[in-house]
Amino acid sequence: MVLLKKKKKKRRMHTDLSLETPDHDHEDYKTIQEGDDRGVDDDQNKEVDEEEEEEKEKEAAAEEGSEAVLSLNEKENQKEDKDKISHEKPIEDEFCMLQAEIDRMKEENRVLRGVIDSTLNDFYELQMKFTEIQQKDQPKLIIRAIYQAFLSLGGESSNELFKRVDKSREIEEPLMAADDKELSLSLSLKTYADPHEGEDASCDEGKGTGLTSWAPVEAKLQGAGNLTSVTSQSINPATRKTRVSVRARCTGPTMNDGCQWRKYGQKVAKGNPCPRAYYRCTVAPGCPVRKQVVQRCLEDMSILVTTYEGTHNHPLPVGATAMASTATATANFMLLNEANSSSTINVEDGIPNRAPLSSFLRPYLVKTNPPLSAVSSFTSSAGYSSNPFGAKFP
DNA sequence: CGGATTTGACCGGCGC
DNA sequence: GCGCCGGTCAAATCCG
Repeated sequence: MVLLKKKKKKRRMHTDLSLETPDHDHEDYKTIQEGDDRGVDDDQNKEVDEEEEEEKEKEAAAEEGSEAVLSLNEKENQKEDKDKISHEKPIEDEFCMLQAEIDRMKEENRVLRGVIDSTLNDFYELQMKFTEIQQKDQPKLIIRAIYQAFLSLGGESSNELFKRVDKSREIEEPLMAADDKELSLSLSLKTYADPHEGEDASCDEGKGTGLTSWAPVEAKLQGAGNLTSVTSQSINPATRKTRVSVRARCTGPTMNDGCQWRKYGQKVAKGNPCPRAYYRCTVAPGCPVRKQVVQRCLEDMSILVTTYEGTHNHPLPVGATAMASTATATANFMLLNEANSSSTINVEDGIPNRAPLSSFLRPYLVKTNPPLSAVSSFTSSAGYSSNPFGAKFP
């Protein structure tokens, strides 16, 4: 019995160390185990329970005789050795488990990379298919692209948009009545005016291109602090290039539209002390798109007028903002209407048929906050002809 | 060192 | 034909 008690004490000492609690005698330990520290560690509690059971067993065995006590002592010794091994083993096991986990993760990573690669391939294939479909069904998709782009900029609900489009259509109806067949742009340019665009015309279109003079409708809006202009022009159907002018408030020298541009020239235009910068699209080699940035308008030094020319021969980068998409879509829209002036645009989901581009955009042009404030479109006679629907919408 | 930017020169269109 | 002007080119320069 004395031997047993000694052993008990020893084992409890071990448990105490593992608990990192100060040494205490048997009685103290017992009170702690039964009291406050009951939930400290399940394993330790189990161990204590086992000990209690063993104690009972041992007491019962002690009654049977000293031989039994001796054999029990042997068992105890064996068990102690096992315990020592079991305390070292978890570290090794844990290490092995971690290594296995790392291996498993590596494998998983490899599989995921494969999935990403195949997904990217699928994406590019779909993008190409989308382009093909888009070329077949251009009007619908352009309207949708513009609509989506402006939704993202204006944050207006689709229902509101459709209502606004309907309203603007009502306003424009009398104007359109003159030539109902002639779709949108040539009419809209007469409808929506921007007095500043005439000045921009000296920048944007050069002399003698015959920009229409603008009604003061938008001037009021500008007076209210909103920059708006929707302009378009159609001259000489033989050779055309699309020009989309975007007027925006921007604090920097240029606005980031998501595309890569390389500056290839700068000129001081007559009548505007602010220099005009010329940029080429460098996203894809041989991309015909150029943009001119009139760095500041005289009226408002924070205004940046960017004129996009031509259409991209490559998909727009993923990072391309709605600005670039909209500009391209507008350019495509212009070209399409030039090519097919009596075409009817049927757009699903409530967007009315034959909605002029300007009327379509107008709600947003009035409403939108910077950076995008205006989109102007031109189709004018010029040197190169570009694939009108070459641009892809993201 | 390579790519981007700057800047003066050059070219073509247009008006006088 | 000349001059003006917008647009482009290309060598020089800058910059990361």
